[in-house]
Amino acid sequence: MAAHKREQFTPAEQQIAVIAKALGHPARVAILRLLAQRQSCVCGELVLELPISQSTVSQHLKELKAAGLVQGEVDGPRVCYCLAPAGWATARQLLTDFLHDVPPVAPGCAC
Amino acid sequence: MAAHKREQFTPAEQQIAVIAKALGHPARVAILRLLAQRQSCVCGELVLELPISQSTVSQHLKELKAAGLVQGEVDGPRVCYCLAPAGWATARQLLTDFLHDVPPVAPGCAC
DNA sequence: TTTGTTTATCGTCGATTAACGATTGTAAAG
DNA sequence: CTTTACAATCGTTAATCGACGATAAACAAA
Repeated sequence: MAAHKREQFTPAEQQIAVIAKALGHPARVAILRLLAQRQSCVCGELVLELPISQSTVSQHLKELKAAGLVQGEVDGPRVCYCLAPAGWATARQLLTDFLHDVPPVAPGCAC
Repeated sequence: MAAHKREQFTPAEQQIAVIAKALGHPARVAILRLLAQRQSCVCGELVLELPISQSTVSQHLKELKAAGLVQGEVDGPRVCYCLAPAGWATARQLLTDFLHDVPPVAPGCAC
């Protein structure tokens, strides 16, 4: 028992949660920034820029790919990663909408 | 060993990761939306709106509070929660900046 | 075909998360 | 001073995460 209850929330809530979870580790935030800076990146280059091992980088890339934020193309023995245009656009939109739904609060709340 | 290496990333990356992690569960996304809709909310009301138990809601609120996104004020036997003005503003800014740093990509990437 | 380079996957381990019911704590009301 | 609400914490369980080294897989080059 005590299984997860994610299914019982709205699709939007779930999607945002999936995206946010993908951003929920500094390494993945860093990877996305690197990919944006360079437009694309071979996995090995990322490993050089990050303070974690090759296998761990690969894991994080896998998670980002699973969330649809990143895609990889095989290029000979290496793999070239870049932001997934559609997935990242969707993610941006969902986050933007959420920030719109939950606007800044005037100091001093109602309670 | 094999401890977490979060410390080895930049402060900005870590902060974004903390915020994103707090948003990384649909229940917490839902809670923030509810708080924004109603400006404030007693814990019990949230429990009624959400498909999870009281103790679980309390746990999620604790995490949101730990991330600085929410604050609770004791009001008699109940507790009134609302968005934490400063913390939520900071979070919004960090996310906005990040979205600015990682802009949408034109379809068809470099690789 | 063998070698070297690069990336993915496997297996493992400890830590953390998500969930619940049960219990405790706190404060108003009687 | 009890009782009654309400919320937080405790204790537990299963699942997931984060990390690593080791191994496998893919492919270019020799």
